[in-house]
Amino acid sequence: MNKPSDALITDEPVEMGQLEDSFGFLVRMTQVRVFEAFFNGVGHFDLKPGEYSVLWIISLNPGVRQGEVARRLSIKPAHMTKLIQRLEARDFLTRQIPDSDRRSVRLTLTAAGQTFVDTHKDAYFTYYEMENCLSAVEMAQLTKLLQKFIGIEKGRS
Amino acid sequence: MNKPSDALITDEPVEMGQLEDSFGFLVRMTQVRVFEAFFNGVGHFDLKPGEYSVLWIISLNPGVRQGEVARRLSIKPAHMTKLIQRLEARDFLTRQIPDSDRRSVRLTLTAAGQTFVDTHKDAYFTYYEMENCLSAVEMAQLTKLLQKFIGIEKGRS
DNA sequence: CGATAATAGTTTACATGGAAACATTTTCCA
DNA sequence: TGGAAAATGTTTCCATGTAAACTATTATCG
Repeated sequence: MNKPSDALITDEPVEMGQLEDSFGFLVRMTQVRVFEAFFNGVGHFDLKPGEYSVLWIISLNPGVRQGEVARRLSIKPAHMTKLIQRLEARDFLTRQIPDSDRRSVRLTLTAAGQTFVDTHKDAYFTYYEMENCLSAVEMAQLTKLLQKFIGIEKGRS
Repeated sequence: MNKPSDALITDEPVEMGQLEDSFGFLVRMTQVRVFEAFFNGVGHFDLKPGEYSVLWIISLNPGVRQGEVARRLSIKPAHMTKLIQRLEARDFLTRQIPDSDRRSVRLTLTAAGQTFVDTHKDAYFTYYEMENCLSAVEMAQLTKLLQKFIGIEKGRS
């Protein structure tokens, strides 16, 4: 039915120059690949990785402040508001305004939310274990370097 | 004027669990950091990295087809159209429809476009050389691993 | 040849995400 | 105290980017 070789082989090679050494470019391309892998894997679930990660954080930190979640995930407050509204509309979490500080919002998973987190844990944590050009050792190296780059220190060997 | 320590220190630590080992999460966080570094560096220029990379590719491949540029940069066709329209409106490039295939669009830089590429080359290629937690050797390792991940093979040792 | 399929790019209609301004509440001091 | 400043979310508006449908052109092959 399809002849991908014909479609993918480019008659006109494109010179990229030192763009191929640009860290910013490489990170963006990596992001694209990971995103594609997601849609080929758990994409049929209706929560995107960012939304799942919010549920994940709340699951580990019941009653956490909304702003704290946003800060740790580098999600902007304005975006976080909409995201939380969606998750609340799906009955995955509840918002509670504590008397101790009535500006803030504290988040807790509903039973349905916790069930979703538990049920799809493997899917959301392994979709990036796609076929790629790296060995398991190299992936571990890469993961460790990225952790260090963004300032996560993992003491383990 | 500012007391960043007060603002940044979090009274409520947030547990991330194995999210810190998730490759997808790490890539996204890295992307955010690189983006921040861009805005603290060349952000005052009015072309974003993606737009500059388009000019860069055209500079290295005069007369390249628009779709080829899009494919190599993983930019979707619909987005590419708007992007090219903006760059054309700024008089950075010209679109030409060849008689050999009047469906396609071939792109060439104007003198102003070439000047922009030349003038800001260092800025756009080094903004990610920001202060981070990695040594030069580690950055080189990371770069090489990312290249391999996305399928760029650089033969050099 | 000529109908059908494939290709290239554009348009439209929408989803995503962010900046700035805002409302509310709390903190900080003078 | 009480008024200014800061903190927390939300709202509004806008920029970015995508999918699907569409136009125009070229290729396919019966």
